[in-house]
Amino acid sequence: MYSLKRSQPMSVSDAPNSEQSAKIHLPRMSESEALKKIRHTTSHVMAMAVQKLFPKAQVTIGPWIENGFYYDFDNPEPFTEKDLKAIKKEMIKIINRKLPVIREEVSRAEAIARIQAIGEPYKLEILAGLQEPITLYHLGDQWWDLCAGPHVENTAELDPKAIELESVAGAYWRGDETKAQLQRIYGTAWETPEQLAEYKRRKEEALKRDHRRLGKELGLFIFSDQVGPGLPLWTPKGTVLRSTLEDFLKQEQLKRGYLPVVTPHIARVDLFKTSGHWQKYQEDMFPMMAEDEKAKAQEQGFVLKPMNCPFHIQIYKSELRSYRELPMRLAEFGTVYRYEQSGELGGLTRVRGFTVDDSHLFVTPEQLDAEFLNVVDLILTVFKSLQLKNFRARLSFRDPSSDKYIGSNEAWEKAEGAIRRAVETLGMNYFEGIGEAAFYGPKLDFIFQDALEREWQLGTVQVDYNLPERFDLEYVAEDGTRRRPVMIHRAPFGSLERLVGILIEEYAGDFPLWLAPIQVRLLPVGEEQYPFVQQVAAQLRSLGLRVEAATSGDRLGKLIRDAEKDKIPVMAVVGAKEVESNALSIRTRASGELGAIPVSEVLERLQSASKHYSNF
RNA sequence: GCCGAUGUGGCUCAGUGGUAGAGCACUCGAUUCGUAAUCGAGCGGUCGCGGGUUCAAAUCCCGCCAUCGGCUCCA
Repeated sequence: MYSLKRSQPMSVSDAPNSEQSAKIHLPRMSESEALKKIRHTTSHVMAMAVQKLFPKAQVTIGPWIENGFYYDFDNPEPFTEKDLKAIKKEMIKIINRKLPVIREEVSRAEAIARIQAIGEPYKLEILAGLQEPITLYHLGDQWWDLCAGPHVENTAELDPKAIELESVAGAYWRGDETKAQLQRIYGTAWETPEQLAEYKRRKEEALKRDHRRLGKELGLFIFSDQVGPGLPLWTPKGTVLRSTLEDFLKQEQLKRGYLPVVTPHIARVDLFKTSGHWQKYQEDMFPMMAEDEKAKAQEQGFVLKPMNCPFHIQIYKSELRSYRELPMRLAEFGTVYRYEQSGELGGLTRVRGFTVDDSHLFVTPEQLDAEFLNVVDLILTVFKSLQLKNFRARLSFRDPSSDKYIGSNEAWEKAEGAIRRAVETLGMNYFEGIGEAAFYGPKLDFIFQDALEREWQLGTVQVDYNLPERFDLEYVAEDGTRRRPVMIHRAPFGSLERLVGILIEEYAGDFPLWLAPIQVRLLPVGEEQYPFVQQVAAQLRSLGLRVEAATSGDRLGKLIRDAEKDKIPVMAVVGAKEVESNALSIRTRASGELGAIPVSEVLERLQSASKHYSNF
């Protein structure tokens, strides 16, 4: 902020409000045609520079993205960070040559001939997927690529000071891990150097919100190499946060007729053979534990559960069920284990052991639509209480060309139809994700972004006709016949771990009072106030509030600084005056100093804020 | 799993072939203090792990592990 203001001399048109003048509008791709042109052309300039410095490099694709652009190359050697510097230098040279960007329309045959002349096989593949007219974009007479455009008219329109090459990464050709691995260079480009500076500033801000960093700073969870990758350990503070979330949802579920259950973490392989996990989900599961070689050979071992559904199904199946019992909503905070590939793990958003706020609803076909809507209502209520607003709803359907699913077409169509009806009844905005379904059924997923704008699925509702079939589930209908229930799998949080990760970033560590691991810290001015502070702390604690007394002997300034850094929502300063008047001088993180307030009033306000998910 | 980068006290980081450092945290002592850091002393590291090169390795080489940015895959 500071450096930005300094680099931006005040002008007459600047708002007098300093905060206003420090803010620079960063255009989004959707609103700026100019950015698209800049990024397209910049990526071409980069590709030209790369091919100049690395003559063996082949060009593949290079689109603009939300914050910049990338280009994928096939090069015998991976690029290093040092290479990026050289490439940037070469790009500046190209830009300074003021090359005109020329659009040319060619026939398919002509395009093939030109590509063959320069020996770029990837371009031939790209060309095969293009519709006529085929357009080429030239940088002067130096370099060209297949491209739909648009572009700026001359490289001189690019500002080298508004361009940055950011990172290199491996990427598969056509996004297919069985195909060649290419070298991707990510870059960013803006209209002005000020926009680039603002982009960098926001990236740094985002880094400060990163839940991995805040989780460490606030002491919420840890990872231990000795325990293993992707297996978080929850500290006392983090556990308070987690259980507060659990309690909140349990309350909500109790109101809605959910029935709590508890099931084990492991089960026989056979259970997962019946469910289909062993056939369709095995590579996501930890290897089977077998008692001996014979058991191993016969696949008679136990496995850690990757999902809770087969267990809940067993409880449903344990008795003959009547239609009068349905919908039956079995709920459990069930911890599951999935063998995620090592490179995919990260913080709390992608782990190998996590707790799903899981429930399986067994319903009659007639009840399905209404019950589905009830679930969506619960999920939206939960998000609202957590103040989570920025999410997208995705209809996650199967990819009909894939064989990774179980069940009949008919079952799938019925399930997908039910989900579609629900979102249309609710008038929700949504998009479709083909190939995003679970192996047993389609889903309605709620997708959130983390601080670094990566997308994560949290809440989910799934309609399932397949597992009831595979486990031969039944209920006795009104007419005495045996019928098959439909299952709804649902998890509003998705997983406690991922939810906490997203919440930390959403709040930047500043949890609302009801979620804060420590809600109040009492700050005595001197040692004379220790007895009073201890007594008030005990009083608050007895009311279920989470409170700490800062009796380290440090001076008030230091205590306040520490409390601010720990992001404690309510600080209560106690000196001689407060002891005398039985009051607390309240300072909140949100609003600063509020002055002296009688202890009894503070108690009331804390309890009320806690109960109503609001601030002090 | 794949490509690249990184790994030094609890935390943040300096140290690039020759005796392991700083700040914060922690412990002790002094200070008794009113809204974002009181002063001083002390404790603390087989430099991720294993192997190699060298008279000598945190530093160079090889392998492994973990983390980070991507890719692929997902709650």
